[in-house]
Amino acid sequence: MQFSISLKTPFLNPFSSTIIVPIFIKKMISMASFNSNHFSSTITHHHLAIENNSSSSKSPLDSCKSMKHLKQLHSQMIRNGDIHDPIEQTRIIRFCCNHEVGDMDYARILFDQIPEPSLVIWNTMIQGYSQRKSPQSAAFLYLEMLERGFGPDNYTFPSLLKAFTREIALDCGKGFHAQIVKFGLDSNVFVQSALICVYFLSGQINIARRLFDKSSKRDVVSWNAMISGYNKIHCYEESQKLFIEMEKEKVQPTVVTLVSIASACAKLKDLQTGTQVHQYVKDCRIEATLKLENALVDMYAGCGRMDLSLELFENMKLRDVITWTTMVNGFNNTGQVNRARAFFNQMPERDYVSWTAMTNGYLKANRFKEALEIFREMQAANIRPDQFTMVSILTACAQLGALEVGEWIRVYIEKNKIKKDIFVGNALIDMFSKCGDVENARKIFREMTRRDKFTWTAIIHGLAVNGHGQEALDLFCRMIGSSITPDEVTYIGVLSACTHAGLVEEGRELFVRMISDHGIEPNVSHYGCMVDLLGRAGKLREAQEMIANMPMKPNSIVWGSLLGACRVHKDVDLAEMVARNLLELEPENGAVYVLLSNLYATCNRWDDLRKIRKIMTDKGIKKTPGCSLIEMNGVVHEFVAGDRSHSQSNEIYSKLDKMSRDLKLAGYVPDTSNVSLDVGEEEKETALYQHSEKLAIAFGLISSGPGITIRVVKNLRMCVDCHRAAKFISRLYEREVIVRDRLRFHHFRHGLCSCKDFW
DNA sequence: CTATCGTTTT
Repeated sequence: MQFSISLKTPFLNPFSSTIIVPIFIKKMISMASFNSNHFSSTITHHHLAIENNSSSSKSPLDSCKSMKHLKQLHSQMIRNGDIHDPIEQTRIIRFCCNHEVGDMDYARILFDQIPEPSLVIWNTMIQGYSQRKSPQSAAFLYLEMLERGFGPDNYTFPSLLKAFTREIALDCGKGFHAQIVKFGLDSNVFVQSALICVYFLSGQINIARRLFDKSSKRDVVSWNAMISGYNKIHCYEESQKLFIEMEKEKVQPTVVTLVSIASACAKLKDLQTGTQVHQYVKDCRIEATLKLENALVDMYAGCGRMDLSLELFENMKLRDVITWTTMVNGFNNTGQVNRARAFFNQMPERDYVSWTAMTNGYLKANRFKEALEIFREMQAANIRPDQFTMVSILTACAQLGALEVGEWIRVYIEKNKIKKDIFVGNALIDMFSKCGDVENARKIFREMTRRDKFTWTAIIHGLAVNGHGQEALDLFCRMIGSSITPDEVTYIGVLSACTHAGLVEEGRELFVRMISDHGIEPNVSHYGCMVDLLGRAGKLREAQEMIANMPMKPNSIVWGSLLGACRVHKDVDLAEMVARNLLELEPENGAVYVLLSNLYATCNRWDDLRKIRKIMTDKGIKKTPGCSLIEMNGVVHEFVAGDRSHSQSNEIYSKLDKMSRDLKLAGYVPDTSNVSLDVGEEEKETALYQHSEKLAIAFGLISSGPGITIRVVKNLRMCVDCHRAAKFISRLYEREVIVRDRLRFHHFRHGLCSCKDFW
């Protein structure tokens, strides 16, 4: 045999490249043939008989709990000669292959000492490798088995196929299928179900479906494999359809069916079917296992019925970490983070899924600092995170602009060999973009081997808001060129690239092509982008027309865009009209009053300004307090205007004083137009220089060495005066200052801003 | 052989 040499080589790091090895296997599978004469069905029966006998007699191995103990028993067997007994051989290998603490390397040593292993032993070895997620080892052993003249049986393939990864399934699925047909094992339902799973894994749903449809003896396991397959690819409606069909064909569901269906109900928020499943259990038509109860708890939680979920939870006799995590998730998804945390704290044990779930709860509640805190606690508890955890933490970093922590996480992923899947890559791009680190966002993007819609959308949007509109559009062209279909979110990034770069004509064209080329009906956000695009470019009339011709009711974001444009282009009359519309929609929206009063101030319409201030006081309308974040040495510091709560407050304020003097000497004149009227000129200045972003920048200046970039995240839009001051700071102190505001980035360098004072 | 919890873009 041509591949005997490699087969003898101790093989196979399961973590080795999943690309090279499967191709190797693929070739071998296509070359492999079963051409031995010394295999016969009598051997199979003989060995099956041995297996049956062995299960009925007692063995000291039955109570064996560790490899150490096993080795003792093994040496005993060698001493008294039992080691030559095929029954004992099978038992000892089975321990190594099937037991939790079993050691496959030891199994392999024993196996290599058996001159004529039985088919049962071959199957056991294959199963052992499969259970330990070493599909390559399992496949190679299968090939070795063929080579040595053994044919597979109904037990061989189910365990072999079970270990497949997506890549292997894609590369070798058909090859193994061919083998199965060749050995005449394709009519076995066990083998068929395993094949169905392989095709689902490799995304070849149609083949799986055909296999299922034309199969003559479908049993409930094939149905279950189909249903769980559709669940895995998130086609829950299809799962439900199959369930209904299954009932029609009078196939009795098993507990596995119900678990899958309950899970589908959770995702579909199908309380009706979910309740039926629960009723089926209550009627004792099926035994309620822990997994089934967990699925039902999740089903109620998914349907938003935490009351019912909790009731079931409390009545459960046994709960595991999944039960608890499901409850934590349930509370998180119904906006009850604190309650989720209380459950989380009560958990008897927490695994990395539980920690990630809690992190996501804080993310959902916009409590990003607490999300980061969870990761620190997780580290302290010595729980190893996985790629899901990394994505959550990176999301928190992105929201907080915490570049240091984000970068630390990137290194952590490398060092700890955490799987860098497409989600992680996308989250890294987003994190770097949202921290204003375009260079690193580009780098991650370049280095990704697979890119999906989210990857492209993330980089396009990241470049757009950081002031690289043209580059974003170039990438959009490349995206189309590589046959990735953009969605409505991608187009938001694309249109905002046009807006931030002032590319009006390109924007108009893309808006049309969105519909004609990709069949995406623009939603209210796209109209918002267009209004923004036209408005910022000073085409206020066209922006108005755009709103008038919208097929849906404009929302506050659309009106807000136009109002913002009125401010930039000082069109008070239009602004008043817009503000009226806006306040009709959201009478309590403080931002509208602020925008309008700023506009009145800019245009010296003091009477109107007083009026609107009075309305605000009378109605008790508060504006959202401005808040700025800055990360220093991995800690996120938060400032609001006039904040004195920071431990280094004194230093910060003396730095501000010095900054104010330096800046004035350099020619900076404060822009007090946006400050309340009722205070004197000097107080106005004080109010200005206590703005949260100035506090954050001052803190950044005193806390970092020369030349270090200062990065600030602000929850609102940057005010005109802070923008002016930041330009001076960047020149005077030779510091790059990057401020992310609500809508875009301002990269201040050498006295200029990337937004070209247009925002 | 088939099954339950956590991940990304406006």
